[in-house]
Amino acid sequence: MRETSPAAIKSEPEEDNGFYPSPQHNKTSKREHDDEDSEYKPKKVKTEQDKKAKKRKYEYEEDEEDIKPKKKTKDKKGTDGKKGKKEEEEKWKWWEEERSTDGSKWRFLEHKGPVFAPPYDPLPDKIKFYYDGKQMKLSAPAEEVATFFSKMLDHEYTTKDIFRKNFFKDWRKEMTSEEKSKITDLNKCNFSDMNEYFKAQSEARKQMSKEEKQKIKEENERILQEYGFCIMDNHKERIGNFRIEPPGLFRGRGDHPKMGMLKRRIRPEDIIINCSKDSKHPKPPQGTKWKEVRHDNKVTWLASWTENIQGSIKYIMLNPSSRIKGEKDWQKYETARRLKKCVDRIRTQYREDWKSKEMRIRQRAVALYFIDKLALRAGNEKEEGETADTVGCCSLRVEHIKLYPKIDDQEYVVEFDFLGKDSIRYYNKIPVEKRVFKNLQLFMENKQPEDDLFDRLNTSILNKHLQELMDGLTAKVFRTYNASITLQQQLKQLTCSDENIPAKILSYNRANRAVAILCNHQRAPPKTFEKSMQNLQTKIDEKQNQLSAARKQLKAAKADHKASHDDKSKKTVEVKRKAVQRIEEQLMKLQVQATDREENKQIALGTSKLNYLDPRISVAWCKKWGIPVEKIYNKTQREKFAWAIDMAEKDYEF
DNA sequence: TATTAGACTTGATACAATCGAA
DNA sequence: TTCGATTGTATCAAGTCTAATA
Repeated sequence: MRETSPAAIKSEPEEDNGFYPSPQHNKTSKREHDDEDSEYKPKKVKTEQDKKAKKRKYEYEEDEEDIKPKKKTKDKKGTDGKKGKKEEEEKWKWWEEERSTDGSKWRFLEHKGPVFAPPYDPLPDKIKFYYDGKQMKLSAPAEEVATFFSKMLDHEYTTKDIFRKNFFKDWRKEMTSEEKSKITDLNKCNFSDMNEYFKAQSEARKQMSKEEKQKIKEENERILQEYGFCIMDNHKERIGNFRIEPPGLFRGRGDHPKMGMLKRRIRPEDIIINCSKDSKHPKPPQGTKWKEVRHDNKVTWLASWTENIQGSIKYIMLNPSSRIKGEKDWQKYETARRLKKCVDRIRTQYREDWKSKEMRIRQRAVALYFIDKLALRAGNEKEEGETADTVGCCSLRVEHIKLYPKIDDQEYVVEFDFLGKDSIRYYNKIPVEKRVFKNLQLFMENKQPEDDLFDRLNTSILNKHLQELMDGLTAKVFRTYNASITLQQQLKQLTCSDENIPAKILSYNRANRAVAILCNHQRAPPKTFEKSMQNLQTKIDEKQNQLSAARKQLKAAKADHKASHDDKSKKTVEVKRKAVQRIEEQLMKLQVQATDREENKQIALGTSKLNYLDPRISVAWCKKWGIPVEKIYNKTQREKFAWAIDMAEKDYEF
């Protein structure tokens, strides 16, 4: 788990350096391309790309190849590269087909059900548990839960009061009455023998021979082949999470009141299976039954169960490369593109609404301004005491913002400081328009710090309003829209045509980073960060020394040539000059790398790349500059974005 | 209309696999 | 070939939003 660092991530006002989508910056969007046709219609696709696609419409016929898993591509150094490539080419292009119009998600669904966690394997007798200094043999159920705790001994979790309290309470439920009467104080429990045993086990796993490792790998592959795929409407599709979550201790993030509780083992009796009636139903393990087998094609999941910590439902669903996920993803970006067309209107409107006579409308308008300008999340209400205390826009409280009429040469500054999703801190100090500022003062009047800032607003009211402004518009569309438009703008701004590929990729990363900062996607600085920076610096220093040495040599060679004027010395000068040039380039590359890494210290690029950036923007950029798409997307990402890679041309505009 | 269950996306992180320098 | 660093993948928690229910 990560601690929310006190270090301000977004403390500098100059972070508002132009790429924040403020209303002013986007005044131009109206006159940009008019692509009425490229709009995504939920029922029928009609993008330009698609029209093209339609022309070469691919008539799909069921064929063995198609329901074969993409197995060969999994093999690392292609035992059969050619075949892998061939299969790649033959991959089903679902985006060239019509979508269903009746709200059903599939017509046929067949799968083998989930893979269960292995049963508990009791500890060898020589591994002891001690209570109050005395050795004690635990019953199997109590021992299993004890192992969960013992495995986490090195983790900060086990030092936290709530974690320990919750764990102990749930552990006691698993004990026999005899154990229960004996074990009454967690502080008297000694799990260290168990802890060392598990450490040794994991060490041994690392030390396994190649053959043993290979064997495990093959077994995993076999399970993947058997359970990792389903057949949905004639196509073999990869399942995302076909393994049931094993039992363990709940690791809530932030100050979670339920951390340490026992996540119980899921049995077949807990599982609801979803598949089509006319499919081969998955068989429950010997001697067990499913909770239910249903045939609901209005949903996408293959299996579900209710988890015991929050009582929420968990699902087994398909991989992001699947048709069902891809269509939805595509649709998401098309909705964001529709927002692009009317965002000016919406902005004008909410600015008008800041002046409304009605408090609820003013609150709605200010909240929407934050969602738009700062890419805040909607902020649903949460049940108190059930989860960590985190907020989003609509659930902001008075204590989360501070108002400064004037600070550091800026007027009307709002300082945000709150914990958002996953208890990640959002800190930002930003000047706003006078009207927003005055409204905020008004909203805060006569309120306690723990009162809601927007007391007349919630996500449902906000989204209802947004729905009226544009079909399909919700708060999160703004995040998608602003992320994607920022990427597009930044790429335009940062890419220099005369730069080489690494420099262009740095530009791409910087554009990506601008989005990650906007969306506040943080990461804990890698444990090895300082060290790896140091290593890099050492390399840079060395390179610099090399460079000055090379320059000296060049100078000497020049002097030599000046004196002798012969061919040999001329050649030497050339050689030395080239050497200097090469070293300069290497140095620059290292420096670029250092910059990139430093800038990325606490920024995570992955989330925005995967969830917020219209992949067609990136693909178009690659095509425009002749950059292999592999430099931007790894294999998994290419599978997820296959639709975009196939359809986006270099002139694609978000 | 308000509440809650349900379905699905988004998110950080732990761990495994791979890479590249020594 | 080994080992530490880097990258990729799996995991599962925590959001958003919709639809069902009271």
